[in-house]
Amino acid sequence: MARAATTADAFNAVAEPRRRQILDVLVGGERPVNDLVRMLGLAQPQVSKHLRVLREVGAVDVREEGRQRLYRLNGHALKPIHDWVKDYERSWSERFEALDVVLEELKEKEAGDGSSE
Amino acid sequence: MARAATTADAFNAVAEPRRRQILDVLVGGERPVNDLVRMLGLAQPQVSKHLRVLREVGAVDVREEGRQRLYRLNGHALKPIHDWVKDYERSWSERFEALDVVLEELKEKEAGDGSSE
DNA sequence: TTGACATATTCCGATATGGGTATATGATCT
DNA sequence: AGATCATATACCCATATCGGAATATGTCAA
Repeated sequence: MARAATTADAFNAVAEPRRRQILDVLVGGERPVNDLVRMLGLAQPQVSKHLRVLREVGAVDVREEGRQRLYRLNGHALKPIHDWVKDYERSWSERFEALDVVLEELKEKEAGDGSSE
Repeated sequence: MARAATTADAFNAVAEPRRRQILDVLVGGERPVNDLVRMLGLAQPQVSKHLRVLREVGAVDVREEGRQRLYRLNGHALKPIHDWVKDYERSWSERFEALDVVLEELKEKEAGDGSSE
């Protein structure tokens, strides 16, 4: 087996920086492919290919309008990433560290004034 | 050029489900390699290889103790992922959608009772 | 119909992957 | 020293990648 396909899930799709850039642009609203080509400074075929990957994992939707295809963000596809990573926030957030300290103190207190001591 | 190395950054490292599983176990505390082997049902060499990737992106630290190596989570390496994805939360969270509605109403109100109207 | 424009697809080549298997390194025990 | 345990590394292979270049598809305009 090789590395999982980029289209396997949102995690793989979004591992590519250019695809994150594309999404970052689309947060600002619907865009035709050529806008993305100009804004990202990439060749048109590569943009189309990246968009295909994002489409396959459901991170973007398309709408045809004349000869253009308007791509639009579908952030819902990114929820699994957020759900996974948010549990690690306590590892770096001072707010959570402070909370941990409080919880620790509470636990010690409870153990200290317990019954048979 | 090919796909970016898995060790290129946390996004790539974490795109592999087994590596996320490893981190999920390490949230519970320091563990020797063999624990992970048993808990994940993977062959020992693959676990060592995944751990190497996680080490290279800084997501875990090691400590030697006798013949064992104790691996420990370093969630800080995952912060960039959280920082990136959290801005998309508004795309799916009802809480944020409600907030957007309120903000929109405020904006309209402001435009409505403005000065020269 | 011919041509210009917007986008997608195909083919190429170099590269890194992840699992499997075998082996190397290093610590502990007898 | 030799055996055993814990872990890391090396090697093989099938596969999917990303960018580049060329080309196909489809729409609109003259």
